[in-house]
Amino acid sequence: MATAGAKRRKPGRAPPRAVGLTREAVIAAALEEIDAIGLHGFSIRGLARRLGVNPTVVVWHLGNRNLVLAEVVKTVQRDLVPPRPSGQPWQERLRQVFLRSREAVRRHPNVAPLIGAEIVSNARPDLGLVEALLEALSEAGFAGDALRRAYNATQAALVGFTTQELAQMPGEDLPGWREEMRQHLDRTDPSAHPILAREMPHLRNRAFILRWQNGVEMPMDDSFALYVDCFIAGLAARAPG
Amino acid sequence: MATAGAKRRKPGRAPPRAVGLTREAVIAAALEEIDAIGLHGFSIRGLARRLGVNPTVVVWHLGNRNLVLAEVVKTVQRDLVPPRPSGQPWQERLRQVFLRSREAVRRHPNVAPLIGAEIVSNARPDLGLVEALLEALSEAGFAGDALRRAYNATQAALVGFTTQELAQMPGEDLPGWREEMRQHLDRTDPSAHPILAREMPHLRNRAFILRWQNGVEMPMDDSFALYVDCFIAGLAARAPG
DNA sequence: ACCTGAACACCGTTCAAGT
DNA sequence: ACCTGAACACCGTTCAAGT
Repeated sequence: MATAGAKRRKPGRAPPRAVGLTREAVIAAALEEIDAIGLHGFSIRGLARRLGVNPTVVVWHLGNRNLVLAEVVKTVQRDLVPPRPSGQPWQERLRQVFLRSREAVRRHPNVAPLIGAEIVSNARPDLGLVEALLEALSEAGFAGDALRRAYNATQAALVGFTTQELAQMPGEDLPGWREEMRQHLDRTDPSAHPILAREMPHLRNRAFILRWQNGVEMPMDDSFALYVDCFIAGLAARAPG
Repeated sequence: MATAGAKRRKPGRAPPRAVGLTREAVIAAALEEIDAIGLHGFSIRGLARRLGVNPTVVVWHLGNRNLVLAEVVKTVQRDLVPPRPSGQPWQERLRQVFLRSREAVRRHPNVAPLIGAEIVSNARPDLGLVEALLEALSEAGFAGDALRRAYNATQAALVGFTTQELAQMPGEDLPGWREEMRQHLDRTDPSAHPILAREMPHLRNRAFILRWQNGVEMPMDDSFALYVDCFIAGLAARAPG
């Protein structure tokens, strides 16, 4: 009972269409998918549906799921490469890197956990940012082991705030979770937590641990500015130069 | 063909044993499982195997996978509650909180990503740490919106370093990934990245982005110390008090 | 209250086969 | 080189049924 006009072949086997998919196109689609539905729901099969191909095609082009994510991270981080030195003092150059990094991640907030909490399977990290940090810190007078410490502290600070600001929301029953969180905060016991109870009007949904929206809906710009200022000022006070 | 001595019942249905499992026992086992195999491999079914029960039992006790993880995070964070004020200046008290937080997370490094990059579905966060931070920062002279900014900056700094230090390694082909990373670093182009190339002996596997082991195997104590000092000094310089 | 077991709708990945 | 499709060994969660 073959369909009229159909060539003879094993039943149910469609002819491969020349989709013309490239590695780059798969990566771009993966980033779109993650932007749209988040990291929790991301799957190779879902990505394949978006692309209109068989799931195995994604594996063929990228290898496996982790490697897809690694390429997505690389794409997001490409935006982050700092400008060449501009005659400004190192503190100001460093501050620019902090601001630009946050902006780059904010463009793809769902990727934030991969950048902040995973050594993603990326064997060829972009070293441009590393060099830029080392340059600024060298100018500040750090060298040798002190340069290593300063670099590590800076790198941690660079990623830390934004990772938390854009922390992933619970995947399910978001409205219920939010309502529970709101009620829990409103029931703060002033005898157990006097300062918190007093300051709650300033803090409700605008402070870590005390919020029910993340930085996508409630950005924390002014806190980030203080964070950057504190860190760079502390670094400057410890710089040999 | 029922086994001799077996009571008559539907074939293959074993009698429920009185396992006597409690919610707390399930949570404790979940933490053990994550300590042992990491977050990537953690599953309700695997946890059930460890407990010797049907997977549905875990769901019955905890609700779902996310709620299991939320309870695990709560357990780890319980270790983190700071000591009561001790007459020391606020800078020193804050420093103690930083050190204690890192130690608490280091005891369960595989949980780090949940703490640093997810607003875990926890409707009843422990507010003891929040109050301790607010107390120290109030003593420093911060109030109102300035207190909020200082609290957010501190909270971000508190979690940022350790989350990255303990970032999850790639789940598969670890040896291959490590070898590739080593080779990539050794091939650093001195004309493109002169400072990095020169400083590589100090940085290899001891600096973010340039390492193939995480903080479990290669702790970054001295960098963390600088990070904490910088942040608190910067904060002190901006404190109204 | 606490447990088993079957079932459902998903996964990632491998393998053989097509063009 | 690039694609389809079947198959395998997993998932989380729901539902009915036992004691």
